[in-house]
Amino acid sequence: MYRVDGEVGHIVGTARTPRERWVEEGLRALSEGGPDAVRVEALAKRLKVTKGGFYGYFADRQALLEAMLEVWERDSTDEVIDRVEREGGDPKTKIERAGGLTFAGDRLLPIDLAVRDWARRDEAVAERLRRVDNRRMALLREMIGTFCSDPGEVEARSLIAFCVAIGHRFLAADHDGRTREEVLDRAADLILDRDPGRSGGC
Amino acid sequence: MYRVDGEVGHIVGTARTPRERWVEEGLRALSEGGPDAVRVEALAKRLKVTKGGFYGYFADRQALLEAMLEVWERDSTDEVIDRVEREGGDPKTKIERAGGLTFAGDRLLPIDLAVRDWARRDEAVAERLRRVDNRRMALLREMIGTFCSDPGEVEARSLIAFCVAIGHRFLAADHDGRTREEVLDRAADLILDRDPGRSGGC
DNA sequence: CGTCTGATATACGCTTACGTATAACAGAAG
DNA sequence: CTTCTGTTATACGTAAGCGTATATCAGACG
Repeated sequence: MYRVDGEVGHIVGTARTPRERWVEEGLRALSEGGPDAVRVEALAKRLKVTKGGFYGYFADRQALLEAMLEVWERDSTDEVIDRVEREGGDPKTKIERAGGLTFAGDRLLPIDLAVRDWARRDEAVAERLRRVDNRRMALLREMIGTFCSDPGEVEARSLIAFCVAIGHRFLAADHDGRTREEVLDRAADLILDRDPGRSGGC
Repeated sequence: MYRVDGEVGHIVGTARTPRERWVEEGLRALSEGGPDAVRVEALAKRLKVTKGGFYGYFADRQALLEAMLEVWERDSTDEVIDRVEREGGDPKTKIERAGGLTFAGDRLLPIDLAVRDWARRDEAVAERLRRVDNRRMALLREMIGTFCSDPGEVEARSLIAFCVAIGHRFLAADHDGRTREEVLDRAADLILDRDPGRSGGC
């Protein structure tokens, strides 16, 4: 075998537990318990395997963490954005579609939240998150720009939209008879300047 | 000494490192590295002490974590709310004052963010966070209710305000020439229905 | 200045986790 | 069926970290 950049590659061989399975299980552990929960022996246990094979794919635990981030970054940018562009549609519904693809499934959303917390303590993670968030913000700006002309207001509305999409996952407040869904829907009316069925302004 | 509810109390004695110092140092560790970073021996090291005294105040590590949450809950509700009410002023500036007290200092904000992530994995923490967030939302509702009559819209605007206050700390996006401060300021114009100096709507 | 008491240091056993080294194994190729 | 190669299991040494037991120390008090 050969080593490149802290990673270890296998030339051939029949792997019962290939590299991607370690990465995928690592991402699951990250979702559920944060980066500290990504422990080699724990992953092995969940894969019904010992850690024997692990060090054939990764130089060490750190290398797995980086591979996980790599996969997450790809999955939550290129993949989502490509698909949204491909399917097209109304600008405002495109925002919702992008949000849906990223945050609806049970896979990407918890990873996303875990990465955000992780980024507060690790500059390398923060840089990766910046790349991802900048692409998302670009998408938001583009969409909101179609119905709002003032660039300053476009930026503000984009930030608000993004903050609500992420932030509400970190809030524990109740809404006094209303469901979170209902309130979010009404919030979207305000952010996207939709008519909520009433006369409009306040 | 006596034991009550997993905690240990000291009758008298001269403590070089009293209970509150362990709690305070624990909260700092929580800020910087999440709950997994709150390790008894590490705290002792930072306090220039061994863990010898620790088990005089706490039954175990879990008891410290609970004491930390207790202190955090008190500090970020009663204290902040009391002070805002006491100082009074214009409703909209009261929101900002409350936000300032909670999120401006270097102490409460990082703890708050860490607790939010923690709450995703621990139901007991989530319940505590719910109490705190509900009190903050009540404050927001009250303030926003002074200039907005539709209850549904009040709720939506309150949620947006809260989400932006918290969420933007978890975002890594840049703003293309503008500073985050500037964009947030403009966002506040929209949320609080302020006139940004221009004609208004979009 | 002793003495007494509680706070702290020290030492221990236990568990979990990392990373390495080597042995066992399974599938492909001949 | 044998051999070869790469994958996995097993065993090991090391380092944290928890909680306990016991010794030491320092301040209050007589």
